[in-house]
Amino acid sequence: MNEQKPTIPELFLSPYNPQDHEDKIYKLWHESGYFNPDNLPSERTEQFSIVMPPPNANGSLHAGHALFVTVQDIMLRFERMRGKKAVWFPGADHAGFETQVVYEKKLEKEGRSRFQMTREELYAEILDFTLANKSFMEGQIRSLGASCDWSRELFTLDDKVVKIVYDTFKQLETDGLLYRGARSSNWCPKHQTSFSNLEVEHEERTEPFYYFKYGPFVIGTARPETKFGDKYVVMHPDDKRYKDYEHGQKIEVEWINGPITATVIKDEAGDPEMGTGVMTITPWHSGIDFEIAKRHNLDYEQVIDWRGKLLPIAGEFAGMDIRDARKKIVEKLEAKGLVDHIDENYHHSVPCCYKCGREIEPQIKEQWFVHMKPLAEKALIALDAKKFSFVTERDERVFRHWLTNIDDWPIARQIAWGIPIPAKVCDDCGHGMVDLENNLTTCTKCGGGVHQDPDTFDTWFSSGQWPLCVTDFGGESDDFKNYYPTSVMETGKDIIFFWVARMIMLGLYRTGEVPFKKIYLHGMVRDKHGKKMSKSKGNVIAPSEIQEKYGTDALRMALIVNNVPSTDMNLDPDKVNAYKKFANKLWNITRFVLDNTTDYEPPIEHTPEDVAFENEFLHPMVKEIHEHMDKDRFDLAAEKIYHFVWDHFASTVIEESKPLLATEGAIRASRQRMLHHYLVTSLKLLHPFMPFVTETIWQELPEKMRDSDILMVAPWPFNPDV
RNA sequence: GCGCGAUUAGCUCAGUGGUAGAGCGCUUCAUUGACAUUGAAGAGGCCGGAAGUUCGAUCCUUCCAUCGCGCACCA
Repeated sequence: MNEQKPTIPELFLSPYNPQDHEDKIYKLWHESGYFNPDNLPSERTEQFSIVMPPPNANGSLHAGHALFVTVQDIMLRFERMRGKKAVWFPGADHAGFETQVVYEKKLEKEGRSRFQMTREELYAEILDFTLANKSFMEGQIRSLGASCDWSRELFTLDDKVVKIVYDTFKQLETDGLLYRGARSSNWCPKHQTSFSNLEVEHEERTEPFYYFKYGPFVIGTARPETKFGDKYVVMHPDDKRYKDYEHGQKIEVEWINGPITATVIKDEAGDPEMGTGVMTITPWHSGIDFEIAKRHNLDYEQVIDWRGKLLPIAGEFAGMDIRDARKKIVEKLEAKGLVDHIDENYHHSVPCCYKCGREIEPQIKEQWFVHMKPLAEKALIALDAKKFSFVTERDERVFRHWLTNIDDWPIARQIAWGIPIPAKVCDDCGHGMVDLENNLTTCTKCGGGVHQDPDTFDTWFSSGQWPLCVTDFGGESDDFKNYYPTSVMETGKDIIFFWVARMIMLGLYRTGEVPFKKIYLHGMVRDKHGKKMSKSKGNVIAPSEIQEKYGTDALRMALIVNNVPSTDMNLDPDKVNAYKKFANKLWNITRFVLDNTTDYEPPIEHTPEDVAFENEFLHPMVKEIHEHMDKDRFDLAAEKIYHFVWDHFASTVIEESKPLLATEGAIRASRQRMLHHYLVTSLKLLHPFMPFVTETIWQELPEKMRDSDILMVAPWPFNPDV
């Protein structure tokens, strides 16, 4: 018969298979209640809080999501193990314009269009779509191991959010920081909405530049299709070539559709170096022209409609799409002998919609703006006073530059999917009035009738107040008191202006405090050759597929090692595979340790040799790893741990232990204790990075080895204060 | 136009004022051994170019080249 000898858990006899354990382990964590800081031991007093950037609930998670979940989860798990009262606030974003675009594409595939629906119908459909995606997406976040507190989850359309956003809107009006005015706005003829400057991309193009005869002048333009209404000719007051012309002088000009009377305007915006130094202006379709027109109180008229078609002012060209019109107009001018010459190699940048690439058409539009200068100045003062800081100083410079040159922010979007703007607009004078109670019936300025503003907020206006919302600012819980300002804001550097800057300014505005103390920005995840992932290139790496093939821990390690803060990184499946092997290595280390310590009974004294060994190698390595963690260099910490486990623990400690374990007595027992110590230390150090495999192993360890039932809340193996 | 970053092994990228590192790939060998999701050994780099600071530079300074990115209402 077989001898009855203690044995190791059977699961270590086969390789580590992530699929068998991940769901169960997440459930264990979740049911432990420790995601919620209220359930952590009450002696924990120091707080650590992070607001999760709420993912857009309009699709599945991409590699960038996996990266931020990983980085933030590492921070949370590290701080939680260090003994802090750690909380991570999860959420989901309705993502106004982004989601509406996704939904419109879906409609298009079904042969439908948003323009055939009422706003209410569209809103209701997108809401269903978004909520379905939201729960799908939350499942994916869980699968990545996110140790966030789901009991505190918030959606950007929840009442709590809307209330805070509306209060801010009202307060901005009260403080004179909000205005409604006619200004040049970035209009996308396809999406039928205006944008802030941030949503406009500038595309470098080489196009013809046309010189037309305009009375006695030659004017240059890249956009002949806008020129129908041009009746002002502008030049610099000091341009000697035109000293014989006086400001206000009328001249007769034969133009596209016949003779017109033009007026000479002397304005410093006229650049003598540019072209002939003379230009005509189209205030309705050019921001700079609009400024000139305002300075001189000039007339202006819309030439291109909201869909990008020419209006009746264009005469025979009326109704023509501007993309077709340019060539035809030049042909006509040519026929009339009004083309002076054409420069075919004009290099310039053209504003385009960041989403569809269609040329942005500047249009004069009445809308809401937030006066940003005062808000930006306060943010800069807070930065100077070190109320918050960037992990990478390069981002701080970029941030400063943008805030210093900030424009007013158009916060309205002409789309259905979003938080409605609680305001009335006067039918007569166009005056805008914030109306939270929804009871204004007459204009507060002229007494005229009013109508509801049909627009919705720029999604960044509400998400700019997100830290206030998740911490329940003005609410009944203690979260705001306990967790605001939060410890760290971790997000992509691509939204430093869209989101980070706005959160700082609006958080500071509402509460007097910047919503986070530290800003850690990560770069973009690219494919293994450094190319941007895109559906059209077919190089998109879906986290869920990688997780299935290599395990979540392996994906997390691959996303972290060599990933320098604020720098783009490449994701190579081969690299993920390397960390899959690593998880298995750890698995087999455990098998070896358990196999060789079944008879080990602590407590036992280390031999002097083993004490010396740990002092020489183990302790300095742990310290070094800790210091990388403490400085937010998780990339370096992860790599160190990898080598600690593989090269030091496995290749050195275990190999050298083999002969010692073959002996009897104190030497063997001391080595057994050392193996336990190394294994426990490795699991703890590695847990923030590879939470699933480490917790799976932890749960199988004999009680005598563990100082906590759950590794997630086990004490971190290094304390700098001791 | 203004600003920023990069240039290190075949590929993708870390890193350091003092004989150069990782992953993958490659070569050779080993293997009833905790682990073939393995082990051992190895090949492979004037650390973009030029000048400077220094006892010493891949690292600091300046210039140049190439690539990439951000910001920007120039007709």
